[in-house]
Amino acid sequence: MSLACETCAVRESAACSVLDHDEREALSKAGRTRELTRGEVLFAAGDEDAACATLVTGALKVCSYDEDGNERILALIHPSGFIGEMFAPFAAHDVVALTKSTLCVFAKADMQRALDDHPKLTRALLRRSQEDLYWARQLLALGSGRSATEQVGTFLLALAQAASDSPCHPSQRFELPLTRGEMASMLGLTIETVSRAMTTLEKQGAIRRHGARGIELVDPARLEGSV
Amino acid sequence: MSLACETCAVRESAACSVLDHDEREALSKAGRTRELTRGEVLFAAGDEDAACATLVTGALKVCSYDEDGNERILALIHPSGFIGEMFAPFAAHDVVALTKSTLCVFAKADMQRALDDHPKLTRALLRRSQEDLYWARQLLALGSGRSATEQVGTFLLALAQAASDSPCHPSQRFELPLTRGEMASMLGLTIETVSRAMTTLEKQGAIRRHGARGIELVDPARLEGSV
DNA sequence: CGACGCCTTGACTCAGGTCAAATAACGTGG
DNA sequence: CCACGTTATTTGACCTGAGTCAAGGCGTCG
Repeated sequence: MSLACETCAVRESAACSVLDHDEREALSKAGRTRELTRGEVLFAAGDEDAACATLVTGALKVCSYDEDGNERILALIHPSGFIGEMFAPFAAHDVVALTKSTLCVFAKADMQRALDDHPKLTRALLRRSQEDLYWARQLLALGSGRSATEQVGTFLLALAQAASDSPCHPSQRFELPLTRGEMASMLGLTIETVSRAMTTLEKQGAIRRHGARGIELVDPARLEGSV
Repeated sequence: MSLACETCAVRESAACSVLDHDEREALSKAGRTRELTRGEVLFAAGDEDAACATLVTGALKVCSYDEDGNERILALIHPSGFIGEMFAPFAAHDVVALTKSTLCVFAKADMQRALDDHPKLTRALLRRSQEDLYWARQLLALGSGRSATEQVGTFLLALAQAASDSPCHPSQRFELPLTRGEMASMLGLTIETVSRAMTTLEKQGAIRRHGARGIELVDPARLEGSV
């Protein structure tokens, strides 16, 4: 199936947005769309010749598992994000859908060719990769020094940011794309600790909860520096 | 000062190794070498127009600080590693020398131009960036589930790997490039905990210590799965 | 020799993990 | 729409691993 770039939700923001119309048209012939439902695995760690993909709608998680099978989430992918190591012989981590998602998938070899043909594209991916690196390091820094409640607070703020379409304002009310367990495994905490942290934040008046997933930011400033 | 690419220690492995002789010669005109001693700051977080650099000899750390001024090390840079966000308006983190180091430094604008001129170079940096991302995520995964002793053990193994010149065998005996405090801040632990973990590992017969920094791997297998 | 910085060790504390149970949200089929 | 089973979330009680505080050892450099 060919791709409908014209109606693509991330036409303006994905890596391929740096291509002009004809180039993009050519690239789209090599790709195909794919839909995933929550929990479906896009790539599994160790896959040889895993493909590459741009996320169009939905959300993905990148995760690894320790020897007891406990999941650790290493990154979230939001729309217009790119996944796939073009240079490694096999995938390093699992990539799994958090919600119903739409992707634009390319075989590794086709992507390699596209990189050769379009330096602009390579450059765009380099930029994206450096941003991913930045976020991975932010997540690393988040773990340090702070109490569990602070970590959860900061993380909620980051999710609010991501949930918002406007670039720098967090959305004031949003639905968590993650279960408690997933939040816990991003922060290296337990489900219970995350749950308690949310209760604490609500008692402090920093947030209000609406059902299990709905979050309203009441006092965002307090999220950064609490307890 | 111009660069002596001919005698460069990382001539074969750094990003610029993908350039042919003339291209490299041209690039070297834009760069200059710089020497750092332990503790010297290469870039500080927030620097506008921070440059880019390839590490030739020595070792660097990438770090951030929490509001109490505690350092958190986010990454180590080894020879032939590349540092510098070409696309961000300012540096995200501090980069500091761990040991006497030699670098090959380029102004951001010159590097941008080089990327435009040499798609090969962009590609090489993309590859490197993806590797950095992989290592950042490995460090993230290391924190999860494991006891302090396991973390230190795994980390020592990684350092042994890095200290070795051969690609896949850890060096059997090496000197730690990091103080206890720096190890602690990479793992999100305290100095005391790291020290106790090393004592435990030695008691278990996994390692032997030679002075404060010398490490001999006695039973590497035990480092991965201990206590 | 003395001072300073780094490392180790011990005693004590506490944040967060573990175990267990109650409650709330959700989906499914009748 | 409701009853029910399933899964996610919250809460409580208790325990432990790692942090904190404090002291002492070891090297190194001036």
